[in-house]
Amino acid sequence: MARWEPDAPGRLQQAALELFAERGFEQTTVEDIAVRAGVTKRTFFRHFPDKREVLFAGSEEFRRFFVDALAGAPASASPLESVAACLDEVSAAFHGRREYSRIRHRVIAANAELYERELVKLASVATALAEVLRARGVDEPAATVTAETAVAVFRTAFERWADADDRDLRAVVGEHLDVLRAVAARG
Amino acid sequence: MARWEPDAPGRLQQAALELFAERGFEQTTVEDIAVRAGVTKRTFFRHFPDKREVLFAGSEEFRRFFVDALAGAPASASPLESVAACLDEVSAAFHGRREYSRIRHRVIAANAELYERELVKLASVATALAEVLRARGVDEPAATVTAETAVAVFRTAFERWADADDRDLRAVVGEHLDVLRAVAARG
DNA sequence: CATCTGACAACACTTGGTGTCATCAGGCTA
DNA sequence: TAGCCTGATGACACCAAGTGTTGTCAGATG
Repeated sequence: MARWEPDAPGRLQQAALELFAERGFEQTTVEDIAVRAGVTKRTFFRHFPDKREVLFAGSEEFRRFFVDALAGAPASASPLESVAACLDEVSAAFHGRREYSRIRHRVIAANAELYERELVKLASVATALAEVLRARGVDEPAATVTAETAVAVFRTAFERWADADDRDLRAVVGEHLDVLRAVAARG
Repeated sequence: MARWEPDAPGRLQQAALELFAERGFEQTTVEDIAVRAGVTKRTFFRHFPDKREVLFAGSEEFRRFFVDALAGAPASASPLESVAACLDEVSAAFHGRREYSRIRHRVIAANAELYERELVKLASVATALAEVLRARGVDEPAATVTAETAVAVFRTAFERWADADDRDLRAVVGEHLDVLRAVAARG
């Protein structure tokens, strides 16, 4: 017989998302999360470096997903075409996760500290994408500008989608990319 | 005779920037900052809501500066032209502050928590700019996409300028805007 | 069977952040 | 002059986030 219930990190993530959604981030102590998951506060910090990070455990894979999608774009594509393909592939992956994404985004949007962390995670995605673009032969500052713009478009589209827009995320991202092209063409 | 030395907030900001630059953000306690400024820890938190905010006291005026600059752009300008004019005006204001800007940026870039706060402040600038664009008749999602892109360009240029580029900030921002136009035109 | 390992509890500690009350210089009013 | 009010501060107690350290034991390893 196992000495402890398996998957403590998973139980902590589940408990944290529930509690944050129920009473809010600040009204939830790490002790509360730990108790609901059946462990101690100390064990929480063995699995997550801080209270916020429990909501961002998948961000490493998330970044890698972006990177792989961009790296897989056709070599003949222009910088914007390649990041557009990347965003399209990433967006498609959110197809079945609509409800979870919205709950999570609502929790994050409701708390400034969580929103800070979200922005940092997306900034690290942009940094990684810029690196891929450079490896694909794009010079600076075009690589960084393109990557940052792409992430800004994705974030803008994602927030609209999570907040109100009932279309598929792919459609919203595609529309926002078209808007970017139109805005740039007129200025 | 005054009971206390005047301008406690200013002394705290000065002390904090010095200490963060000397030993780093995490190696500096609020107590350290307060002692150097000649007050108590409690007084620090009377002037700043948290330890990080002592480096972001001017961000309200910063945002207003952006907003006023955008609001003052010619009504005939396209969205991108108007934010370009806004960024140019803001960039010009950094002319004499090069050394201070670089020290402050180095401190912020060296610590993840401070960088988080910086991103949130810039995100609030983007939100404010989008509102101005909507007031100028730009529809969604073009207003948000344009504002977020503008801030992304500014941040990218600012970081390059603070890190290495010896030109004037205006020149770097202008170059990055041109790069954005070129990238968008090819994709 | 003996040992090692990894995940956890228990506990003490530092630091960020808050609530509360006392203090007192300078301004205001009588 | 005397008395009162105000605002910025110190002093102190407190909670919660996060860390270092030690002990424990189920299961794997030999």
